[in-house]
Amino acid sequence: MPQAAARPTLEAVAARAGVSRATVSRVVNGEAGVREALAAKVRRAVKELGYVPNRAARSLVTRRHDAVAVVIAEPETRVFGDPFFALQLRGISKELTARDVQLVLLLMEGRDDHERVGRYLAGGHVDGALVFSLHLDDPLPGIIHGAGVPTVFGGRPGWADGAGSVRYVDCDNRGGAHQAVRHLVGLGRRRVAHITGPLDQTSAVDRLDGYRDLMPGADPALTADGDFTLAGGEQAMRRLLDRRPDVDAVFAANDVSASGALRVLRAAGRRVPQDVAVVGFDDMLPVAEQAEPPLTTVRQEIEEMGRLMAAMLLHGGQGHDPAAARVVLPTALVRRESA
Amino acid sequence: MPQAAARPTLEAVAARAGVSRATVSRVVNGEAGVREALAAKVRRAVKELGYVPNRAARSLVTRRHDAVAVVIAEPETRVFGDPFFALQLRGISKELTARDVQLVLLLMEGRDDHERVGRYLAGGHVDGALVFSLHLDDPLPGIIHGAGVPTVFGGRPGWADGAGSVRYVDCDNRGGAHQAVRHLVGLGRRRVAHITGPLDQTSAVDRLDGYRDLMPGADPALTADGDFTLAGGEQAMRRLLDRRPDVDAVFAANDVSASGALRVLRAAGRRVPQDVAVVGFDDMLPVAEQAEPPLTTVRQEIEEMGRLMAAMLLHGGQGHDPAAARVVLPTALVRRESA
DNA sequence: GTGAAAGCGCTAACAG
DNA sequence: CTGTTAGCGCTTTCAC
Repeated sequence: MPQAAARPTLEAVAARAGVSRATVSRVVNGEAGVREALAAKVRRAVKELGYVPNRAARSLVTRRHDAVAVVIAEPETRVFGDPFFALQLRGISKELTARDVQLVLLLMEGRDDHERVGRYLAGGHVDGALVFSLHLDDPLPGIIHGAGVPTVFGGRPGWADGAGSVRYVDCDNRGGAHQAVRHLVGLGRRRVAHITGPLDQTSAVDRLDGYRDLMPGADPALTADGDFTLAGGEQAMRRLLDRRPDVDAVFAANDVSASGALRVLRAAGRRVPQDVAVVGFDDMLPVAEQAEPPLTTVRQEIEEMGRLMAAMLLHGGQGHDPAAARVVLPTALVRRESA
Repeated sequence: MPQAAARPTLEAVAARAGVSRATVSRVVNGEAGVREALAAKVRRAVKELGYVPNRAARSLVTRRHDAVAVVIAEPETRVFGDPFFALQLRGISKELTARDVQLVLLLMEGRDDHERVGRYLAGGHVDGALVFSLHLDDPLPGIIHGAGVPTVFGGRPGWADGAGSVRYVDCDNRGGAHQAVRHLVGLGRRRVAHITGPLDQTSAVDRLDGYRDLMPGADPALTADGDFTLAGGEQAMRRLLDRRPDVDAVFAANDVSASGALRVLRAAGRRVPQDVAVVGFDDMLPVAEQAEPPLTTVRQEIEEMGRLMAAMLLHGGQGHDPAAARVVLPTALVRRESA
């Protein structure tokens, strides 16, 4: 691979400005306590020479990297199914950019990748890691913990139920489910079904719990397993229609599976919302707005969650066992036409 | 931000193995010419200490970073609309991972970001850049060129028509369009319409050109502008039906806009493919397979394109003006039910 | 073959 | 306030 061209060093700037390297360093790093006259000279020299600090040299001495890893488990259905991660990445990117921190993307596909990612994180190449909603049996958290890398999770990890020092950002999945079901019930619906997400993820479990909170005596046949995908939503809806043809409302665990449900309902000749009201979750615009009919859904601030994750990582505790911190963002019902 | 914990150095490994730092370095970097006995000792010490080389220190002397930037223009409609970039990222990630090179993700949103990204690339923090399909007036190529960073583009840049040293990976957009239109004509369709992509991108222009190649005398009213989005596809289809109610086939510039067309056709009571045959482009699985009916489309190997981009960057020429190289991958028609 | 020594470019005490 | 001085951990001649 090509080498970088020779570039001006601190030394060169110092020579040009007629000051010492230390002074240049101070100016470049915005430290106070340099006489304005000198600082101006330095800034001019920097500009004239097109000086850019060498990150490697800086890291070597500061032992920081101004880089964080974003770890995404690729098998994650959502990565290719809806823009969820793209949005979260945008939030993360904004925050990191604002602080001049690099985003190192680590995509995982299989078990071998866990080891590789673990090694990378343990290698001390980044200052921290942002890790997305793992499934319950994922070995990564253990590896990360062992590596001692400051980490913030996206979505509550399954093992974080008790106390502990886990940091994560999540939305109020359970409360959001309440909003959805309450809305449907408020519409006069009595046979409210639920299409779940993959139940090895806490977000799906929490939404299911929220549904059950408000429908305590509901027929179990009104709950059908989905997996956050369109196909999963379709299958679940078919099962639902099969088992309870009298269903008059559906709360789907995300917008994509709600879209699947809409399709099956349409094919079955049920009118939405007249015959069956449907509520989704996420407010994934390209999905919810383009659904037929447009989806009433529970909005979560995905981009904001990403931004918060990054902010928490950069701002938060130092060392191996940072103070625990959880942020749970509120959700909001967005009414469109499906319910 | 937290600092990395103290970690074993080359020096420590050398001491443990009873050799010099130079020898350890040679073993770690796989250089030949170290007696096997010593090498074994070193490897053991490395393992026992859990030694991982310090990239910053290495970069400082080698002037390489083992990192490449992936630049994605965020306003790019596709980023959130379909999994196009996610797929390409996966291909890139696979290749980079295999070579132990980091993926630094740079998301751009506005004009200010151009400057920031340009500065970053010019800063010599990465060994190269992978840049995605820019629009015609994008200032980034100029900035990149000025920065002298080895770069491979995803999708032919608009200004690369002539000769030059531009490197890019693309699919045969024009040939793919031929496949699509030829198929429709082969089905006996005579009033074949085209829904374009955004015409400030070469992929969209090339597909339009391909359409025109095979429909030289086509009524201009059979061509409607789209923008690769679902909404754009819907609007275009409505215009088409309005202007030419007798249309009997549609070639849409991508699967997402084809889905939009399908929706409008369905709403208009046209049967697909009996009344109107529809062909898309991309073979974006979650879109094409889930369309109603499933889309016949022109497949391009998106993930492979990503992999190739990375391979080309890592393998290719060195220095500011690497040998020009373009790779254009073939496309293939995938028949489903829409045509 | 292997080791000794010289930096890569920068920051961080410590003097002055 | 500013300059001097030591390294950070690694690769890379150059001797041995």
